[in-house]
Amino acid sequence: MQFLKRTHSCGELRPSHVGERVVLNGWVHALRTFGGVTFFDLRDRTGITQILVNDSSPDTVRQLVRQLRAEFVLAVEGTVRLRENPNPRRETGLIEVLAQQITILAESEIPPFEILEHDEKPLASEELRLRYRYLDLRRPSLQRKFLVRNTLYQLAHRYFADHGFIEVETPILMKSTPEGARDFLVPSRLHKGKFYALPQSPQLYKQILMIAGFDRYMQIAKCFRDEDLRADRQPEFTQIDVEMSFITREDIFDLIEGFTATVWQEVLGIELERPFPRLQWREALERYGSDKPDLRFGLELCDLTWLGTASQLDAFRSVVAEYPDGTVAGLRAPGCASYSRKQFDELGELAKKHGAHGMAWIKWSDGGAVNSPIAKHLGDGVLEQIRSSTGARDGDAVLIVADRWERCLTVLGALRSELGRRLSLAQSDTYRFAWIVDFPLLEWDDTEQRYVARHHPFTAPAEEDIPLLQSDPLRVRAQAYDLVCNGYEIGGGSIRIHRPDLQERMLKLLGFSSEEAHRRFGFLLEALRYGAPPHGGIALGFDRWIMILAGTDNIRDVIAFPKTTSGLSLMDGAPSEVSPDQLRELGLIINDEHSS
RNA sequence: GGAAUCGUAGCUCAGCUGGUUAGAGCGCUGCCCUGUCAAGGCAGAGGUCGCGGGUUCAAGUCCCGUCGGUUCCGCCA
Repeated sequence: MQFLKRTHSCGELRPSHVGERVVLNGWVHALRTFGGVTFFDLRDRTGITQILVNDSSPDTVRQLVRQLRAEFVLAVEGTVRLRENPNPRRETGLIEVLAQQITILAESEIPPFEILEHDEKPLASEELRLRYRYLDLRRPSLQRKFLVRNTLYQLAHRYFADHGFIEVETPILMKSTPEGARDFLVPSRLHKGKFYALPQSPQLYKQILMIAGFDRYMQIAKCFRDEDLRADRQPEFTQIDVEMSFITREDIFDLIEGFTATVWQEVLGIELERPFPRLQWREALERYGSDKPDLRFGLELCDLTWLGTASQLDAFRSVVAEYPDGTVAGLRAPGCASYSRKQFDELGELAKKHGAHGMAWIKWSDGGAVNSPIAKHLGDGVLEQIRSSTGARDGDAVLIVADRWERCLTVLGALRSELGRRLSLAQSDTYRFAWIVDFPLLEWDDTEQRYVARHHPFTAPAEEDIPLLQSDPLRVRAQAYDLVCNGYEIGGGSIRIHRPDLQERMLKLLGFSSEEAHRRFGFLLEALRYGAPPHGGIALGFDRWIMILAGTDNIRDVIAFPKTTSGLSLMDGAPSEVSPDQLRELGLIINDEHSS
């Protein structure tokens, strides 16, 4: 198709272009007609320029402009001039283009929802916007997020290349090694009854690349996990995958802090303080009730386990008496003495949702009077002690939870996050990073009746804790670390096991028989026997980085074609049924009891 | 696997303890209008109240089921 090609984009014309003859290509954004004069806005990804049609425009143009509708694609030729009434809200607001010629390159049906310049009205439902994703993606606010995404791609390639990293692609079709998340499976046509798996992460391949001597590997890798979705979780997602040889944890921290600082400087113009603070996992839980704490506000938890003996309240006494790790802890809720019974009930419901049996509360009104459903079981002295321990003042409330150690703290952590939201304690343009270190290597799985790796089975135990692998496995710390920012886990990694004997021992501890371990991870165990360098790495959650950098709490805003929370792609209809022929070729039969 | 919540015009929503012909703003269509930029004025069109079943003299409204959106718990090495 022959058409008038643009000389400029829709975002670049300024008063310095006045008098120039220009051609713009773009979409009709909005039309305003006044009989004799018509304005319309032409939009492309760089911006919006106002086009003017008046009585000095040719008759053909004045006829044609009557047919224009929203989202038509045009070529407009005209002369740049200063506006009589500038629009300070727009970068091109000082100028307009007086149309001399307009060509309709494509018409558009009336769109099912408006494409808004500043999201100035309530957006159409996300369901509708996902169905017409190509229209939603025309919104400038969404396009900006993808520009941030593009910047992060470029910075990642450049930074890691500058630091001697080699990019290697690892397979998308790999062997299924489920240990943790469910695999997405792909049936093999050439080997009926056998399946490839999509990678949950390139973990094993990048370790093998270290054994192969690549030394420093990096990949912007697509990963897949067949688990339920969340506001910040999609079944396919992207991570910056990094692995290094002959290094310690400190080398990785230094490298990643440097990368983070570069990104924050380039994208947001913010200088980050380094080094990032470090929090032991245990400390993070005890102070913030979370292994990914939002450090933009304080509101630290307070241990009140002494209430297990000092109070008459059975809920406290029994937890401490029954469990060796029974814990009572409290959280000051500043200014919440004004909360009603109903508001405390809501917080109590939240606590229950996170597995607590209940939540107690005490409030001190401005005169200092105590109000609490449990006051009569505590006595004045105990109340005063709670108040001084938690630092509650007149006008504050204190929330108290009693349970086993981790449960107690994570419930209070959820309450802390909720208070942070309700009281607007976290500033949106502030970024607080930390490394969470010294995770436990293992945890006990009650349903499977065995130890499972908290990180993954290839994570090295802390050297000094190796003797505990026999005697007290749950106390073994892992050489694992997470990078957290503003309540999100945005990276995680570890120093890996590079000795085959230790790796075999680890798998045995996790309950794998020798045969089972070799059937599943044999290729890694074998490779480890041929000279594996000490190595470790990290994976950065690319999509979550964009969320934080672009200021959204919805991961679908930063993925071009995302799935709904039930895993559907509303635009193209995936997943879909396939033809009987396709199934036959693969040797698959659908069991109708489980379909539909 | 579980919980909460939503589904009414093209869009965003209102619609009370079940009761006449289901409303508003925006958008859309037509007309008017020479400086708007969320333009303005006048007129008009537009509804299987997600779908299926039930209760009732009567259901957008109550009940059951189902599909879909969102959020959360479990899950996410």
